Amino acid sequence: MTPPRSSPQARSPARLSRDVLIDACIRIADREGPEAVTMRRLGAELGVDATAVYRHFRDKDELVAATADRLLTDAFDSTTFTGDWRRDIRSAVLTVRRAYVAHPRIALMVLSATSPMPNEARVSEATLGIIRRLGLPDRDAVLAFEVLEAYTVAVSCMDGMGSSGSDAWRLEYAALPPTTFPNLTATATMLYADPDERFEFGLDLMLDAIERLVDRHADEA
Amino acid sequence: MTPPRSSPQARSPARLSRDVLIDACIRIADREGPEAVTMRRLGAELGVDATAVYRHFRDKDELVAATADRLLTDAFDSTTFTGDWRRDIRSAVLTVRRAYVAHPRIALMVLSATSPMPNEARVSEATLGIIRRLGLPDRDAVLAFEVLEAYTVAVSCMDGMGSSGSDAWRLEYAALPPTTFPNLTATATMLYADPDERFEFGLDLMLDAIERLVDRHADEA
DNA sequence: ACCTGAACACCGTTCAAGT
DNA sequence: ACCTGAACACCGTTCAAGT
Repeated sequence: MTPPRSSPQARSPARLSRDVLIDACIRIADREGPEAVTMRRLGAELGVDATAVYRHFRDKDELVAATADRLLTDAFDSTTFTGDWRRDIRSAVLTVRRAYVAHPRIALMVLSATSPMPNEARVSEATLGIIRRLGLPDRDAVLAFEVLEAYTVAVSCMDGMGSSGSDAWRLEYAALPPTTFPNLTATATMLYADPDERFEFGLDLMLDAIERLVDRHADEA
Repeated sequence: MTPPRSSPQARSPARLSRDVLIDACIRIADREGPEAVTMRRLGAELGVDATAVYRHFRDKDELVAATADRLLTDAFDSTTFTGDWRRDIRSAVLTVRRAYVAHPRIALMVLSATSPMPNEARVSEATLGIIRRLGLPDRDAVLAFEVLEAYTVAVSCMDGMGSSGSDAWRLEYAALPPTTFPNLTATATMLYADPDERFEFGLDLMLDAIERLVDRHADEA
């Protein structure tokens, strides 16, 4: 209620800033879900009018994009590289995945962002570098990088959003008529068991195939 | 304005139905983008009050889910199977991809649907069947099926939604400082060139790896 | 049985006005 | 320089009332 006593002039030296708003976004999304992140809700959280946000961000899209980029920094700063390409790609990809699964709705908005966010470039630079050092032709290296990026971002967003492939789905598939759906009913008990296991299975499929590509390329030279 | 002259009693024998509403959804989304699909817009399109939709669908989610399922029917009914597992999976996957890329926002809503839609089960049954017939242990077959499904749905939605990886991105990556971003700047001209090529590259990586899995399993037996 | 229309409780965003 | 507050043009959804 009362201003901090060190500051004589006004009641709040700098109530709002981009970082304060981004923090509030993450806090609200964590507590009440991403659809609760509303200009009015954001204002209430910070004891400020909803429209004050527009002093710091052009619109809501810019705010959400900045929030998503912050998630990426936090994730990426906590990864360390060993020099083993396969281990390094795995840990980079899995760290990004964790951030996206935890905040899928926020992550989703990066996809529709008109330009890449600063930390996105850092992560891409690191991953692309690891793959290029394998010695593949640049065209294959770029495609491999792009596909790993797309797989990670897209599937993790989906996993985070979703009821897709939960217990409810398994039950519904189990209840289908076995004569017209023999394969789904036969395997219903093991379907959609663990999104993380599925993700890593697919990741390893692609890494296996990339490794073979590298070997074949080395043999030709 | 005037009723069809064959019908004496009222001015419209059956103005609304689930199918009529689904058709209108697709029509509006195609013409004006998926964010234009609004209850009020839908009512205007059909010369009916916005709230009349609630006579046929519980809420907007149910309407959109039904619309997404219709896209899947149209796509799946146009695929034919040859018996060559790799060709058949490729064509099933690419057909689904085309439907999702064309209507990403609608497709996105299926992901948050609480239960699988009827046609989704048909497509899954067919794809899972093809993979199971390869003779892998069921656990691997199920994971391979799930990963192909997730990759197709998620990446195609993302590609359809977006500016992600367009010309603008390539330009921004090219403009980065080369000393801190040597790999991105070196390959900027070939980055994010063609989403379809990237998708097929990743698909073939996974199919290659699955083929190897099958070979190794056959050798052990 | 099916549709209407007013109403409710929300959105993001603008712009003149305050301090 | 930064924030306020009224206002605008929208949403999805409910429910009593019409036919």
